[in-house]
Amino acid sequence: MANERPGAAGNAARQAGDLRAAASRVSATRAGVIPPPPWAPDAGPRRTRADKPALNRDAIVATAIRVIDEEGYDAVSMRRVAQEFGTGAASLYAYVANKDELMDLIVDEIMAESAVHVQEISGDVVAWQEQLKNMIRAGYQVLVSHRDIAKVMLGRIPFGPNGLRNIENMLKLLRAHGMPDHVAAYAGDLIGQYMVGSAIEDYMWRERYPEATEAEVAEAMGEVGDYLESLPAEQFPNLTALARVMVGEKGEGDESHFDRFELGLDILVRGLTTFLPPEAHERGRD
Amino acid sequence: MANERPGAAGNAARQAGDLRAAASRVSATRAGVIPPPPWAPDAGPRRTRADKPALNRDAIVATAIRVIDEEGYDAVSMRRVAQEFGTGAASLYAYVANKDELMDLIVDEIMAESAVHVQEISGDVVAWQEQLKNMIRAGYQVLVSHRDIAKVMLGRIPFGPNGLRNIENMLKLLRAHGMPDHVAAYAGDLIGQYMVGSAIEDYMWRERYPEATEAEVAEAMGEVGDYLESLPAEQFPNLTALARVMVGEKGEGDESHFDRFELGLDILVRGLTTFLPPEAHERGRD
DNA sequence: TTCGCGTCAAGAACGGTGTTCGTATTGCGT
DNA sequence: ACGCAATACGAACACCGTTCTTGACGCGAA
Repeated sequence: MANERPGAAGNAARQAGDLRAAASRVSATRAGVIPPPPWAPDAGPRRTRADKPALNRDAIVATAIRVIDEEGYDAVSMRRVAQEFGTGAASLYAYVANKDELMDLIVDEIMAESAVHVQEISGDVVAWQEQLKNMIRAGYQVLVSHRDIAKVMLGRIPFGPNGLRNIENMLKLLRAHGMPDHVAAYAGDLIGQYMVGSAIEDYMWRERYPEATEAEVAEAMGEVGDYLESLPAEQFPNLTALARVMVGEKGEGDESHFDRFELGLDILVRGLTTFLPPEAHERGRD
Repeated sequence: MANERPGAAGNAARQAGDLRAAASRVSATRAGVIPPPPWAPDAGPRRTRADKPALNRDAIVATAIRVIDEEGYDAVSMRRVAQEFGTGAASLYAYVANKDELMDLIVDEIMAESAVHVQEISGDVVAWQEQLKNMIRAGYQVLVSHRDIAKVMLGRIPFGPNGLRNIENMLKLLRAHGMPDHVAAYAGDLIGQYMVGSAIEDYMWRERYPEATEAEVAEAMGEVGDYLESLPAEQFPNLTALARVMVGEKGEGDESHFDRFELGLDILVRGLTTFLPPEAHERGRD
């Protein structure tokens, strides 16, 4: 009765952008060498005994992600996930301390999926910028490929094993051209905030019409633009003037919400670049 | 039985930063001239008949905000708000379509509270940057003064009357030095994302120890720093090297989480500045 | 082989949530 | 003073996360 569609996992994930293809699928949730964090003190009653139950941590996490892919974040409940196994919610609590821990596990699985192998870092600042952008793009693509899974990451620092690896890679790249320590340390947070925020905002437009084509999403944004344009111009001169631009209609192209992400990315990376020491800029000029 | 602590409203709000004092309290939720948006089509069954019930829209919104101030976002439920009036949840639905609309109203009330009167814009780019920063600081201060009220704003564009005024002011300031339209139009979103994200992150550290002094919050962050520092250095060379910096310990000062906000603000504003036309920079040099 | 024990599955229940329905009560115009 | 319409709201519905407690099961010891 349970598990009616067997091989549908990772379906939505496959239709992500090309950048995802470049993301190496680093050994999800395998990193026994990293010690567990000291907070959340007693580490919970998780039973590592794995005889051969159909239920286990990884399967539960994978199923939860599949539910998000198919029905969205709000549909994920302990009951809904358990139902996918043909059982009740109580059975999950043998493998997962509570829903919050399940969310942490989901985050780390997503971090595994969006891991990017950071190759040799070139000396050119422009190439460095592009490499940084590609890393952020990859994470963003993974998020939007899993519907509104970004909501899971809200207010959650990805300190799982895979998250730590991603942070390490990000720091390595950021520090490559002499970025000051305090800037590099905070930039990771800022970038994460931007990825999650953008993914959620993207989904917001998309959910207005639940099964919308790209054109219908654009129509929804256009409707908002109409409203903004209709506001009293003497009270809102700038808002009415920029109404069409605000909803992403740039005049020619129409896949606007992606451009929005790219623009924010550019603002962010340019801002970060201003913190590089002057030598870095000159070195790229040789 | 209900309403046990009578005059505790606006308590947390009063201990906000100095910037809040400069924020003018623009006539909350009064803007009949702005037409209602065309989406959310039927506009709901709100009864405008206001004979003299103790219950009304504004009172419900104010009470909901007070509950957030006192017990946090998670405590806000229709029942909890109604209980503050000594009645049941059903009574609220005469004035508010549903919880989502209540949240929209809360957002607009917050937008009223964080409205900044944008004075004459000076010609100096540096002054322009500072003015922009002050505007963002004001909004941020309002958010953190209301506990985790930022969670209400997640995935919610502030298109209420007060929100629109704030956006208009922000656009006016952004465009003052010739910022390209598409950058100005998107910058508002980006800035809002940053304010909300930062406020939530700030509260995340604060809630680890619910009634924490500033020093105890720093201790919690230090604990995380200890963990990051203890990771295997050969696997995480950058993460271990920057562990102490990542949790905000810069070496001298200790009110670090505020510096984190300021740093992100600087990155953002510097990035935006790079989009100004070259004349703007030269003009400031006279 | 049979008994007993320990482990895991899971039904039922507890206290919470947003929302709706239908009834009770109120205030006002006539 | 009466009747009516508009408001107030208790009760109920279908969910939620979590816990308690019972049931089923496999397996080693007697």
